[in-house]
Amino acid sequence: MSDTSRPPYDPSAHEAHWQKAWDDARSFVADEGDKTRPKYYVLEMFPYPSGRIHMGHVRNYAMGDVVARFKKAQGHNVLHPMGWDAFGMPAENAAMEKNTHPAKWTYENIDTMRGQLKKLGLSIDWAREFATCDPSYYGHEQAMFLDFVEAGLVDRRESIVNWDPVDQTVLANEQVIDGKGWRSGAAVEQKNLTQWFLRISDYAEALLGALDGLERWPEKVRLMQANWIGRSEGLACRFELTQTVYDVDALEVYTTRPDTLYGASFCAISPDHPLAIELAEDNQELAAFRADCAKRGTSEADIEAGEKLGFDTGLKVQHPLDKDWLLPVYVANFVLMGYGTGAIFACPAHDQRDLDFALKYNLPVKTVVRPQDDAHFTVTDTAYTGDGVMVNSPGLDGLSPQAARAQMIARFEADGRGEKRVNFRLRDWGISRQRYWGCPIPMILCDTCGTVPVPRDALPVTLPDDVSFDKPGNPLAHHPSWKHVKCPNCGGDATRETDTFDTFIDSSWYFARFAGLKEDAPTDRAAVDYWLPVDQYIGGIEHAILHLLYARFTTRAMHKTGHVAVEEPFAGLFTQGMVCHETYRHDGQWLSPDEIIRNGDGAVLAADGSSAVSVGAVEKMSKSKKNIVDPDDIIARYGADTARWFMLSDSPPERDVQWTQDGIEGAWRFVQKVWRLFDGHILEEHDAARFVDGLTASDIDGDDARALYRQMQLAIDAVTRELEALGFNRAVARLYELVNALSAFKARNGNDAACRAYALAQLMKLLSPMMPHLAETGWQALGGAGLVADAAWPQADTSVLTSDEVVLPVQVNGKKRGEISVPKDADEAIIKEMALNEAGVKKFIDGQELKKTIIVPGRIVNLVVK
RNA sequence: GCCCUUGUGGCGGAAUUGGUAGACGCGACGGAUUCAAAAUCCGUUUCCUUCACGGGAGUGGCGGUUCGAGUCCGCCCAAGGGCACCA
Repeated sequence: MSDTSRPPYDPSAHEAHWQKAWDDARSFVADEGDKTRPKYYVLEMFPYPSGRIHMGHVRNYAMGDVVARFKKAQGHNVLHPMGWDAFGMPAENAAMEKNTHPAKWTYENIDTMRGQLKKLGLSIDWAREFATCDPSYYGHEQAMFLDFVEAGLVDRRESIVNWDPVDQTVLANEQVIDGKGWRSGAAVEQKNLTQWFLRISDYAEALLGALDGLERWPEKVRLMQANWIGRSEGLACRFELTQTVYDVDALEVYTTRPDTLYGASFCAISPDHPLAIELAEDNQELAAFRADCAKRGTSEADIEAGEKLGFDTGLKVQHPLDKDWLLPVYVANFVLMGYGTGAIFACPAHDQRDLDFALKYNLPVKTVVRPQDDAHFTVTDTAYTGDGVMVNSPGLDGLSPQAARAQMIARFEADGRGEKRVNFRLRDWGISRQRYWGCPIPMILCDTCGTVPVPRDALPVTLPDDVSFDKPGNPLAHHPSWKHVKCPNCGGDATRETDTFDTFIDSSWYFARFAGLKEDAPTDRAAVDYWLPVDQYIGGIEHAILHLLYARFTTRAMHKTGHVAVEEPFAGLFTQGMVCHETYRHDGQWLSPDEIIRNGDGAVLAADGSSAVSVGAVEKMSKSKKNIVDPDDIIARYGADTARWFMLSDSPPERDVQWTQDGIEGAWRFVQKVWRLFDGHILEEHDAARFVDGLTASDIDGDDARALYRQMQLAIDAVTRELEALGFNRAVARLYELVNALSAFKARNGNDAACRAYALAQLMKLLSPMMPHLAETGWQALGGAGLVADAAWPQADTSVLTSDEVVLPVQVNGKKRGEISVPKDADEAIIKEMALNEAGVKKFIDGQELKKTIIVPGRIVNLVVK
């Protein structure tokens, strides 16, 4: 039926048209007043306005859009908003490098990216758009912060940061390269700064416990969060110093292994432990050691993987179980001040870090746990951390380590020398950033009154526009006038807090703001209680811990301060993989995909054809490696539907997908094939058979039509289930099969044509979430009324899903030797009889004794012979 | 260092969760159509063996459980991700 002389489908002629039609019909406007349908809130992690959208965005938003359109078709009242995570360092970097104002740079980027997103044809309610750098957003954030202060959720205290002495700025761990600042190259210092903290650790137990209830979250993310929170149970006890120094008479130690106390070899304190700091005042060598530790980076990876270094303080502590047993006290670089008490006792035999350290400094190694089945076990160069039996431990020998732990804790508690303690790895959330392009912290520092909140009626505290980035340090701090204010309390001279919020705060409540943009309050309670929690949240796995944990905490804080009803913001979470591409190198330079060509035999050459290019690994698309494909170029050439379809096909959504030219061409051919299907149909059918929506099995005549009808029902059933499970790639495969069947179908009579018309109409509905523009074009061409975007999702006719005959594979000793076709509800005796008589099977059982027959109804027959 | 994930044809991947391994797509090869090309359509395509019918092997490796293992268990190997101021 296809007429190849017809012109191909031209997306540019249709896509803008349908985008306007959806706008005009207000198809995607969410209405919290609509109580007739169940609500469904779909949210993709909002983008940082870095300049242009990239393929990762296309993939992320295509997935979310499929969910939104699918749920709408299924009769839900859908909220699908979009906004901008607009504060952050890249805007300040741009300001420094390109001499442009962060606000100007940011809002221009937003305009560009909004235009790009709109071209994708996403079903977004754009009326709810905002940027986190809008004062109308961050002003509410400031108000909520003051609520958090009143609710006791905020602290101000000192903490250590990476400090670049040249740029006068705090550095992220990733900005510290080999101990030097990434921009200035200056040696990074550890510096104590007074900072604001949100007391997330108060919620450690709650955040951990509630993970169990997040059933529609990936197991992996829940596990990562649980490890991050890091709950442990152990013993807190004192190791008395033999002499009092700087008014300190004992070390407070936390250990999860009190069972190994008899294997103690030494004690160690963190370089940042108060005692280490005091001792260093009078000890140049120790001061130098501390300075050296400070240079080695603060990240856990640096500390754990780096060399274990120590400094013997010369101090001694008494073993808590034996006053005569003295242990040396070291300052050690692998002891973290932020975890436990910043002081440990070390048992080298049963902790690898302690063992590395003991071997290096010639400290004793005493085995106190041995494996169950090795009575003569002794630790030499590998710590034994497994289960087993206690040895060399008076009163504990023969016990399991677990029982020994319990007994030791009980012993310490009984005579008041220690206590059981639950400890968390999770630290409080430091939210101060010494930067300009963030939300100002609404606090005033007064010499007389201390820290004083900005009065509510003076909110929002807005950023000054006239700032310069030519001096190192925070522009807010050296602005001539911005920070000078009168203290709201005493009226005296005071200064504003010049730090701004961590941008993770901005993204910790935006989903609540989308529910309703109330002018005079952070949230619209009626709207937010209707829409929250988010039913399906979609974003990158890179946010598995921080963003999601902060958002969970902030939601609890908002719950406590009356801004939301829920405690968990995201009922369903999906983490999608990255978009990758081959990399190309030539003469030591990276080449972009359009700077290379492939010749006939697959060799890769520079675009001028001159010389060979080496093809590197497939990696995440990134500017630095130039392995980028610009979504605008792809949309201009192939249209949004093709780009969306390719991003949804091939790879499972949670895994990385590789962008290839062949892949996008394949998607393009499929778009054309679908177009030819309905174009060919309408050329053939000018009468009533052109558009048929409702059809039942009893309306069908003829085997071909019956087969097509059944295939259609199977496709509806399968695609529905796959979309429900976010199995986009599998839904795509089923749609390929359906389209192949449809294009092979020949209509011989009116009944056939009606069946095809029906199948095509259903196909447009099934395609609509994934390639919405072509689906509208097809729907209209067939003669469907209204927009397919507003049409109801088809229901599969389950009466034809199963067939009366089933094909059963027959195995002999677990190997397939033949198949039999039997009635669906055939008797087992008949199945056995048929299986034994199947020609291929017979060969393998002849002359042998049948030991066992396994029949799994509808699945398989296995004959066991000997 | 610690924690986590993933290994299936030439490639991306599928497999109703213990029941026919390789759906679907890409690529390749052969054919049709065409003056020719593009586009389109039809067929073949895990490997080894056989003229063929057929047979054998096969889901990173080695073991195990089971009538039956890509799927469950143990050990090992490889690649990737996260580790608190990038968003």
